[in-house]
Amino acid sequence: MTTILLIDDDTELTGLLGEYLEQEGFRVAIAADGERAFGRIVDARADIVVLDIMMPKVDGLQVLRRIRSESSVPVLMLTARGDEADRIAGLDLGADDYLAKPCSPAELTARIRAILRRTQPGGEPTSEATGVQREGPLAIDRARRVATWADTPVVLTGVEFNILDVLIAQVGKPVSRAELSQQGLGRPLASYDRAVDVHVSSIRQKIGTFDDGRSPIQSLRGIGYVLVKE
Amino acid sequence: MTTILLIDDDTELTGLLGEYLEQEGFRVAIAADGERAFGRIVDARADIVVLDIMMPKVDGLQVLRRIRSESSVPVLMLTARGDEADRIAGLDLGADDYLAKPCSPAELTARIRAILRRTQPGGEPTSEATGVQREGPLAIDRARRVATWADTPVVLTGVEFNILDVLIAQVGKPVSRAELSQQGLGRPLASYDRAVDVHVSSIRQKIGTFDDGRSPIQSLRGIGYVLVKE
DNA sequence: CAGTGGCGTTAAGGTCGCGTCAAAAGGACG
DNA sequence: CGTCCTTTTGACGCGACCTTAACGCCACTG
Repeated sequence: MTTILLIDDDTELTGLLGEYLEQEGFRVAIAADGERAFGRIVDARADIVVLDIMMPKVDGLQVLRRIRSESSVPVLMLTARGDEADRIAGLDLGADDYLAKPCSPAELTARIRAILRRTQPGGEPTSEATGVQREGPLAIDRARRVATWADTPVVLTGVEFNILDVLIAQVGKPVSRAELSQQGLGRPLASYDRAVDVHVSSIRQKIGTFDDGRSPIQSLRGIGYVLVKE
Repeated sequence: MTTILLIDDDTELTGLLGEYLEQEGFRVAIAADGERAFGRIVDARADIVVLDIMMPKVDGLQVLRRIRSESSVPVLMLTARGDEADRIAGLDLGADDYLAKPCSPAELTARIRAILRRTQPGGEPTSEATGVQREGPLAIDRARRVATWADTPVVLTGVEFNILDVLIAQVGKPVSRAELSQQGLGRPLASYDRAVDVHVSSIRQKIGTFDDGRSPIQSLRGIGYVLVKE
């Protein structure tokens, strides 16, 4: 049985999340502060840690640093809206993925499963799995926040990189505007909100196109966007 | 096989670190206090020593002094964050590098490998290799706390040197203001705190620029700063 | 085939991160 | 107590970035 350790001082949230995760078939342990967390990792034999970076009293990054200095357990960070500095700092410290708060429980479980798929079978060093991802001519380096097209660097803004990151993390799968807005801009999608479209547009212009002139980012009417391989 | 000697009285930490380092392909020996350390250096034939300066019962600097009086084995110190006095004292006593605690195992191994690269091939006396790092026209000497640009000396203040040191230790990787403040100024970053910016600004003015006029220290909006190679 | 609504794209406006200068606040030393 | 050096704080301005608005196109619908 897979065990998840939730570290967050919002006990209401962890309670509900924990319930949901248990319904999904996980075993759940909870730590309400950083201090208690370290013991729990060991004695709960956690297979994965979900860590809230924004805690009022303790610095989540410090907790992460200490976890990493003592264990190689996979870590999924919950970060505040668009807090880029925290994200890269976290990934740099060896976190495996991040998710912008607030997020749906369904999405959280999806990410958890994705990390477990990556980390459990191969036993590959976790930092390897997160750092760079290449899909055809397109590649991103999450630690450096740099994208390249056919090995030439592409200069993206913060939001643009976030959106491309979400798309590339789910190659071939359609991603809704709502999720792109939440993960990329850090806020839920409002009605008549065209911000995502505009950002996708500028990403398209900055990265290249395939030989036939098509963009790797395709739009699905009424659905969202997909990153296609070729 | 390369052997690492860990000197630290936190046995839990050394145990986990040791495990990690063994996975990384090193042979690991552990000494829980200063006394036991000296014997171990000899009989474990340590190729490098990782020494915690901040030990509750013994003075790490004393241990370092005694190590240096008997051996020229490379030493990597673990120091408290921002503890400039200890760093300088340690480097003066002949330590090869330092790392602020707490640190990730990944970073520790990276530093260890860096030191081994410097010290092993040439067989040069360690004092020669001590704490100097060169990146393009820029070089720093951690023992003397001096920086040079194109081999001409650059006069930096204490904080300025710390910041440049942190940046140069992670060339090509973005470093957040929060980390620069913590490592360079010894305090967490407060809101509306512009100190880091000002220091970076004066570092930029003191060191030179590349041929195209760009500074080796580039800022990433919303992220932090990077030291680029060219 | 006209209508509607989703989407691409450009341009304009406002916000805010950051560079930099200047003055204030510490601190070491005589 | 005064001087010099380092560090921090305040302030100003620029420019990058995000958003909003507007226009036009195209797919789907009745």
